[in-house]
Amino acid sequence: MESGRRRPVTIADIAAATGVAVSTVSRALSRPSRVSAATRERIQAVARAMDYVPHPPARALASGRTRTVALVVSDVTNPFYFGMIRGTQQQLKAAGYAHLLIDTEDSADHEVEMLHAMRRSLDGAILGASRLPARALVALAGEIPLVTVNRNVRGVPSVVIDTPAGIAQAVEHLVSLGHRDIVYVSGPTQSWSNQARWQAMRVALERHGLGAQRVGPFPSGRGSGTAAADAVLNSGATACVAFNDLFALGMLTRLRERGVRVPADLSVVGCDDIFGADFSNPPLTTLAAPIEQAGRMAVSLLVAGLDPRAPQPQRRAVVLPTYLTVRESTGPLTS
Amino acid sequence: MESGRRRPVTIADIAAATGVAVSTVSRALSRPSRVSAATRERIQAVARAMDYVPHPPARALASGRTRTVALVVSDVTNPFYFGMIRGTQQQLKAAGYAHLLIDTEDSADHEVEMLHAMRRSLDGAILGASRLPARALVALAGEIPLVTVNRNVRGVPSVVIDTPAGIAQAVEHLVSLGHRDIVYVSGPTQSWSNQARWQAMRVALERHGLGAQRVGPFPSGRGSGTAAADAVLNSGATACVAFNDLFALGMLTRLRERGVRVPADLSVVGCDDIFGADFSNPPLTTLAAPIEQAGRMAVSLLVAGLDPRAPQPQRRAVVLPTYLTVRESTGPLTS
DNA sequence: TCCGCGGTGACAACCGTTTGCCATGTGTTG
DNA sequence: CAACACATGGCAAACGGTTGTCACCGCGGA
Repeated sequence: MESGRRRPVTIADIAAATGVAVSTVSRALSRPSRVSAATRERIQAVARAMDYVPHPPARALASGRTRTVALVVSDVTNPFYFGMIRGTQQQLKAAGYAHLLIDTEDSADHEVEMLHAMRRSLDGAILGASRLPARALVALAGEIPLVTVNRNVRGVPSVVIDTPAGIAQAVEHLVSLGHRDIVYVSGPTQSWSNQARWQAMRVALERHGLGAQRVGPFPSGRGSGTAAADAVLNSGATACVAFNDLFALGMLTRLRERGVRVPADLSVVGCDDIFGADFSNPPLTTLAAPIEQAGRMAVSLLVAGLDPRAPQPQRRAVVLPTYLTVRESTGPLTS
Repeated sequence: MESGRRRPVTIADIAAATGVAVSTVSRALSRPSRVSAATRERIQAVARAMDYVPHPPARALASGRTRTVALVVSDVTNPFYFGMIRGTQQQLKAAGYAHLLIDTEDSADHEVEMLHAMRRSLDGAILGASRLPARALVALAGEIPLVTVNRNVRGVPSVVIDTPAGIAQAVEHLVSLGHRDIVYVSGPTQSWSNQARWQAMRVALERHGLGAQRVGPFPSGRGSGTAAADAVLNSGATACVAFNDLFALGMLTRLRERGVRVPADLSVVGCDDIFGADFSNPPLTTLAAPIEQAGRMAVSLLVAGLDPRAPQPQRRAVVLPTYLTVRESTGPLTS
């Protein structure tokens, strides 16, 4: 209790107590090989006894490294990011980095501004689904080490989840169930994933001699499901692939309200396999994405690039596969 | 492009360019009232022109304040925290603080260790559902400003969601549907909320002359739902209140597997109203908790206490109400 | 005219670490 | 045994700001 407001112990205190120079203490603590085993032990013992805790800002000021990495997301609320938060958190902790969370509220301007302002206090950042135009992204990468997730721009290391490949499987699945009118429910236009998925959808349908239709774009968020469901219904399609599970889940709710049976009247496929996709009503057929793994990979890529004394030429773009997970929101047409 | 690796501009550069002392620049930027309007404008203009970005670590070293607050959760994966992450994120951003995320992996030891280690780089921390014993919590609060959520310990400011009051409503609801055998599905023993909820359950049932039963404890996580469902079934109860929605959702899945109809054979009530509770099958009756608001309040409490020139004696313990949200997982017994 | 005063800005001392450079001591080699 | 390489530890200069203290300025009042 009486330890209330005592001045925290510094390496100078340890130096005094041990009878060595502060520089030696510093080295004993942060570059142990640079000091003899005996002194090192002694210093570390004293440090422990005095309950020494390093002062990160001072360390950062002197060394230029903050041991902090930011995860930048467009909306913390989106369950898609939950997996990424978890994955990055795990890996960063393991690598001894602190995990800063930045929410850009879906604004590209926020994204650059915040990152620009914080760049001095970060060793790097992971951009989850960046909304930035390519050139801005490259420019930013010049200011601070970056790894993007689900966004591929030349010159910026990235981890992308290969949902497009999965889309082909989904289309295959729907076609084999007898569907011919399949529509894509489009997400925000600036979203790179959205573009990629729509593109994949087009070529997949084409391969079956089918035309590609789409409805939207809709703003991200489950709320969009209502409008999306209505639009799909109006389109006359018998099946749809939604930009993401949030849309799909929202649609399910709306369809139930309107008395539309899923999958008897309409099949729905989502993307990402977020939390909830497995216990919705009906459980959602979706493209399972290894989001958590993507987060971990992104961190690995980033910290690998951060260490100056490391073999640089790593692979700079990782692609993770997706698998179609068939549940109960897809089925043959029965009308 | 060619701005690649140029030395970042410092206040010294600005001072040189403006012809004033660095101290004046510092003041013009961080304590604008301390300098005349004319010089201030001039300095700020130059700073803008030179694209000056303050260096947070240096600032922190000199001032002792880091403008960073940590949110400490026991498991980032738990959807309960999503709301808190969002709430704290919003409010912290608004207050100009950075948001650090710490996952303790359900370990009280991790909790103290990490916080102890990081205390020098934090201005304060928000403890989401701390697992710490009361004395450890108080000790920690002596090291670093703390606000707890869903954990009330004398001397530590807190925000608690009054789920216990809601529990009474839930019991009322179940009793009025004709249930007499109501069981509580217990969460982790160290969880303060769990204790509080079970306690509330006991008094509520007693008021109706009913005995309180419980099953568990179960480790947190949706997976526990399986064992929990089986245990409840074996208990012979016709209704249950689960420690949280994650349990309840897990139970729903298991009950469906076993062919138990909800609510016809068993009524289920959850707590917290997390993401997914509204679209599960059936949608979950639950105690809606204003989690996001709790996060915001916690931040407000914390930053209010951080400002040295502020009216200190704020209210130090906030209680937020819950409301029973009746959906389709509860109903009269029909057998 | 002189004094005191509020407002403004400069000086310089930190804040706690890291790190380049150098002096010393020890062991190895020819 | 000389010469040299290397391991070890010390000195002191950064790193980029903040802030207490003080000197100076021009002003109004006595």
